[in-house]
Amino acid sequence: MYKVSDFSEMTGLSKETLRYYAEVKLLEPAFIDPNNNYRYYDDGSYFLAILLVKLRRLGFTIQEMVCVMEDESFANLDGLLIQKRHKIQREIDDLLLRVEEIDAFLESGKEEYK
Amino acid sequence: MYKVSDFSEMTGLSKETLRYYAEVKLLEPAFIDPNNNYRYYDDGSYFLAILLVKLRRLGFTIQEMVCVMEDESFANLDGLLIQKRHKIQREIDDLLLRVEEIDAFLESGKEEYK
DNA sequence: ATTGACTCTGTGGCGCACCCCACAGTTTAT
DNA sequence: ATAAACTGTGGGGTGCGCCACAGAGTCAAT
Repeated sequence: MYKVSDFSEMTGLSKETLRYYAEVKLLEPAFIDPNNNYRYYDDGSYFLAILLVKLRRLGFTIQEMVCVMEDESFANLDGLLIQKRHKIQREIDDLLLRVEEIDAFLESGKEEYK
Repeated sequence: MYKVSDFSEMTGLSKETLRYYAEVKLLEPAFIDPNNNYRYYDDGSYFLAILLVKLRRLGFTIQEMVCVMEDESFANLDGLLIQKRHKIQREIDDLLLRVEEIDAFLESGKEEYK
């Protein structure tokens, strides 16, 4: 059982972030001492925290990570990763379209001086 | 001279957005009646508003649009468009990297079951 | 027992790009 | 003249992903 500041150091997630993650039901402490409300994390929490850190690096939003965590067995982790991949692909397509629109705008600007 | 609701309809920018744009010095009314503080826009404002709407569609942030408006002659509009184009290109590259990382993660996941 | 380090809760704030609302004053149409 | 429609101002709220802080309680070490 680790207390917040230890766990914060182990995972690289700040104490505030851990509090926030608990609040949004993303990663709840393994145990909360009813006497003082101290929050304790365990090795299972550690495993989950590491996964969250990875997903965060991959650009997952909190909500998307919540979806991952809701599936406790992670049986569908691959599916969610692929879903995210599609989302990113769509974002890329949007951005490519914008580039085209900017190019069109630049072209139309040139026309004005003909 | 148009008052806000007319101008709002002409441009497609909501009254609140117009107020906001005035606040952030993006598009200030052509004239403000000192008696009642009513804000009036003119045809010059209209030209600018249309440009802003276009830039917004191209994904320009408020700050980027402010940069555009600061250059009153728009002599450097092309330059700013190209700059934005580069920014978007960088965003695309970031997203492509993420896709790769997700793929790598999916691959590493498969390894576990070998 | 005292000190210092830790922890809790609650709150407020950031930056973005607005939206929405109440209240009061103004203008416009009838 | 009166009512409807408009306008201004100030404030609050949204969603995201946290950070920061005050004040109070608690724990660990000496």
